Amino acid sequence: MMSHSVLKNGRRVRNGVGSGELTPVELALVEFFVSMADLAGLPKSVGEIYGLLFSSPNPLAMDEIIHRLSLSKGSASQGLRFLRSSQAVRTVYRAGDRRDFYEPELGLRNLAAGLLKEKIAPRLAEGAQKLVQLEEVLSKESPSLRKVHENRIQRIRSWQRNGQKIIPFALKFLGG
Amino acid sequence: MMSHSVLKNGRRVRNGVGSGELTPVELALVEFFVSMADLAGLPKSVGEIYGLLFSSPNPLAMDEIIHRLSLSKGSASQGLRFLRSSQAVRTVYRAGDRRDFYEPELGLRNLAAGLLKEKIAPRLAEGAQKLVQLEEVLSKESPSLRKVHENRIQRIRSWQRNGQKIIPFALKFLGG
DNA sequence: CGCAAAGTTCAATAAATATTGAACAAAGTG
DNA sequence: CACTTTGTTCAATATTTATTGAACTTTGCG
Repeated sequence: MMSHSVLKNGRRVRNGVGSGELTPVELALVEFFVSMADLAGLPKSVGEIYGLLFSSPNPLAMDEIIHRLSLSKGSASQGLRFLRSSQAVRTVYRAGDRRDFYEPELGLRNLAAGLLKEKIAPRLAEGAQKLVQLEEVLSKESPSLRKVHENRIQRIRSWQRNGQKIIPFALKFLGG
Repeated sequence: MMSHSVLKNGRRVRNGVGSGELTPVELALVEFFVSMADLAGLPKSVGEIYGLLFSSPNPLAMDEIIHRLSLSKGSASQGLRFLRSSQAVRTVYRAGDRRDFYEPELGLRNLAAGLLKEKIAPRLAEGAQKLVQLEEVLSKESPSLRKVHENRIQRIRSWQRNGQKIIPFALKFLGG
């Protein structure tokens, strides 16, 4: 199953799904998504994988991703798992091939909703939990201090409410 | 200039602006903001500092923050610099005291806008830059591949536009 | 079944990031 | 001005986080 190689511009290049080097366009797209991944606090490898899939006209299998990006099996497996679970990537089946093929989700809405669920929601829940613990110890404070703290905690609650309100609206905005 | 100390519940505690240990409420608030800082990809120390200021009824000076949180001067200075520059914290002047005192910004709007400007905007600019580089190399591709890529880059552009549209709306939502 | 290809897991390691603290600069104060 | 307090900077170090790769599981095929 080895794709035959061809000389082009004095450089060795494989036809079809290529060899361990990225074309300039692929490289630029990978870099773009790496910097976005970084912004979102995701590992570089996740950005690389998504970027490669995004630049590919056809779905890619894990071993192809590993080869083109020089990633380890472990990183590729974990990165793809994350991308799948946050709906940034879809698997595609190919007749007569046991491997899973991957293609990127192009709708910003699904992508954003996936990240929200996968990365953000759990942390917010954790934060809310901390606030509950807080209420419990509040009663042991002096009345004047307690008043200040109740006020400020009220403030946090209001932040949470506003945040909640924005989410569905933002998702609708990103629709289509 | 040393605050006199007092024995209370068998534990040594200072009056006024206290000693190196956090009360349960302070601790819970600090933890809350640490987990939020973590969510936003900010250093723990930044969350700690904001959390302490948030729990304090009166503005605190840097040396007090250092003492209560057992932070180094360096971390405190850098953390406060960041919080100041993203408008999460304000300095307050106190007659007859050369130190700067800090108090937290309680309006979510300023806070969010500050983070946006400080952390997010620069990265987005970097991403946009990468896209420009991309356009330059696009012309060297085969027509069919170029068509695919132009399409997908168009997609990114649309993401960017939708993202832009949301920002002012979200800020208005967080108002007041 | 037995084998091979595909994919996962996780302890060890590498890479990235935050924190420290000592040296420095700035700004009052007497 | 000499001295002290306040705050900054940044190279060294500690901590956290991502990546690797070898051992393992799963799946499909003859």
